[in-house]
Amino acid sequence: MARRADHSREELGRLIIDTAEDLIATDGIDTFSARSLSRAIGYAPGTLYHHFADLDDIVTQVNTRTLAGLALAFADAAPSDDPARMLHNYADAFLGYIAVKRHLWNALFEFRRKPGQVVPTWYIAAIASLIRIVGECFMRLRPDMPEAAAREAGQLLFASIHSVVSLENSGRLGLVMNRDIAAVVHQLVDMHVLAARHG
Amino acid sequence: MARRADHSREELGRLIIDTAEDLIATDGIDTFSARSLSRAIGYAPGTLYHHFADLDDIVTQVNTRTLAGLALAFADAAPSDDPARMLHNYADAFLGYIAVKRHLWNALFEFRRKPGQVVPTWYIAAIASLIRIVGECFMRLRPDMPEAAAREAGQLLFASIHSVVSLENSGRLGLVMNRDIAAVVHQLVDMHVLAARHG
DNA sequence: TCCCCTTCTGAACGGCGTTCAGGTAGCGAA
DNA sequence: TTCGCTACCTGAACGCCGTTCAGAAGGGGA
Repeated sequence: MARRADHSREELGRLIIDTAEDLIATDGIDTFSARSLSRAIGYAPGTLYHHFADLDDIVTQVNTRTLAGLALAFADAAPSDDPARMLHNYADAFLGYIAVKRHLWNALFEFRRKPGQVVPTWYIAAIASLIRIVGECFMRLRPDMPEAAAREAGQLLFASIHSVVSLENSGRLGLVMNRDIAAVVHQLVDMHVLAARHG
Repeated sequence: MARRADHSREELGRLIIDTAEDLIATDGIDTFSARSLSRAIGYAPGTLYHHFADLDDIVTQVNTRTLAGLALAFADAAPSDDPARMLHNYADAFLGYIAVKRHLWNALFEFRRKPGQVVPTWYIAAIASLIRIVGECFMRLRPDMPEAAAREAGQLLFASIHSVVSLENSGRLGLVMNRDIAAVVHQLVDMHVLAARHG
């Protein structure tokens, strides 16, 4: 076979990412492969490489959507005038999002880039904008605090929560503790709020 | 070829683990494979499977040593009567250990077990004993605190630090913040101490 | 109608973890 | 010393993986 009329170039590109997202969301990143993806879209494996540089490229596109989705979840978080309360609301938004998109969230951080591969800058920017939202809560919490310190507090809380959730998602939190992940996350929020108030 | 006189059964078993540890420590877990290991010891790939169930088994043996080494590093940590100070000393011991054994430490948590594989109980026990040491600092910090709460505080600190260090080791802490890992770890210790004091 | 260019195929390459039939070296017995 | 026997080791093979690329063929413009 050769050129097909099934899909336009753009359609096929979108189909590839859509299907990749589906496969990862359903079965996780471990069983995801170029062959399984090409089988799912009904094209030969080689076709993928006419539309994307490599599998890494495809997973990165999927990850972009996952990040964008989390930004939406943050935007939809229950509003509150109390910055501490707001941090808990963001935590809930985060927990809710990864509960639904567990495998996609794992793909974001577990997928191994081949060494030397650089992370796209907009990728970092997307994460940074999430962290900025968290940092703003600390600024409201302690208006006297230098902006840089508030930003760092946001980063630290984000990193702490993300890390613990990663541990949980990969089934390894049980190696360290036997507790509900939501309780742990909210305890971390309380702790970081307390530290900001007394810092 | 067939049975060789090069090594006794025990020697060969030890040679396999020794060499595996060497390879992982030097090049990391990503390039580690049954074929690279068998090449390094000068035996055929199949030989590995006469001594260990599978690669997972071999990596688990290496991980055991890594955990035991960390326990030794903890035992060698600078002593202090001040439990908060002591937590910082443990943090330094931890940071020092993983600085030297970065790849081995990564192997501990990044190696993917095939699904359904259970973690050996002594493996969990080794981690638990490390956490107990941390928990004891919290008991000294707040003798009035229920023992369970102190234990949980130890778990939470351990999980937080471990997680952030994992992020750093996999080169992804930079996605979240641009700070020295040691500074972050000590800040986390301070924060958990503060929370324990005010909790 | 014809031809060219774009697109797609699928075999092939070198890797992976793992299995297992076959062969041989070492050892105990005669 | 010689002869099995057995424990051990080999290496080809299986079915995966990501990726490449020569070749085939459909779509669109002339």
